[in-house]
Amino acid sequence: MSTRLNSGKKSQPPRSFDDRRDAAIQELRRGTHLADLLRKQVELIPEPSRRDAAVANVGEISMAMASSLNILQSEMEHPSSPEVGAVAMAAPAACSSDGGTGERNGAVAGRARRVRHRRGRQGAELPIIKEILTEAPENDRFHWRKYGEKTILNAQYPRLYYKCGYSDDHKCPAKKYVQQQSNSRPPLFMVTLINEHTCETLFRDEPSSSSSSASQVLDFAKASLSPPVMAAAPGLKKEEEDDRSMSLSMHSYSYDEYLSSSLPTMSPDGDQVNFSPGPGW
DNA sequence: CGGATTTGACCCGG
DNA sequence: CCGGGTCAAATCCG
Repeated sequence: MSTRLNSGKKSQPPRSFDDRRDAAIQELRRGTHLADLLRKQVELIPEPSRRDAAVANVGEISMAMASSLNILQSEMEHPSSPEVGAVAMAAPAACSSDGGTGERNGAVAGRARRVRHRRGRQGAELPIIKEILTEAPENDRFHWRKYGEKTILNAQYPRLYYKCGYSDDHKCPAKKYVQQQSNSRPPLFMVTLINEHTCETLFRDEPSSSSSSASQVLDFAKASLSPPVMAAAPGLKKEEEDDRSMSLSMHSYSYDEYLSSSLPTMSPDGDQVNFSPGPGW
């Protein structure tokens, strides 16, 4: 397969660090995509043993690319923030109630202007707690409520915004952003936790020997999201579709960290994965 | 019927 | 002006 960028525009290599990093990210994205295509091809191999081995290798490649992407991207977001453990105390000032109007459903039109400024701005401390790459973004024992979703420039999957389910009751400022990184077989998600939970909802099951109390099993079921938004790579064409004759024949991945309970459901003919934090608790 | 999700508008910093 | 983050009415789904 020809792997050319044939982007006939600029021929000179990028110079600044940022340009180079962006270029590297683009290449990694391309590689991720290609790896996925390769995976699909490889899965057509008839002999089970050969196929499985090949699929495993492709999976490794995808993982490596996702990790590299993660590193580069997180470095880009905070180039020089050594520590993220600092819990910046940001007074959640302003919970003003604004007269939102809002309309929906296409029929109605003409939304009244919302009241101006809300969002306070107290500079300094950035309250990012941590970023992790995981396959199971929903399994963290907290009750999250989704409040938004945005397509991110140059990202093929939208970013999902969640806040603590008790943020209203207890003023808990915890939030988290979840973004799928790749459509590799075990899809990887970049989870960014922001602010510490101040609510008393953390039920960590202590590492006692026998697990008597099963962890709260979250339920997932549902799949309805917009298809991945291919917005990036100039050299990439919207090439879609994956085959619909594979997958769902595997289900056991060994991920030790991040308590595991169940994997996000995968839609049969899309690489978009959806998950939902369990209700109640 | 009520809580969670959806989704486009709004806000704001760069 | 653009892009990322948030709001909230409408909708969904138990």
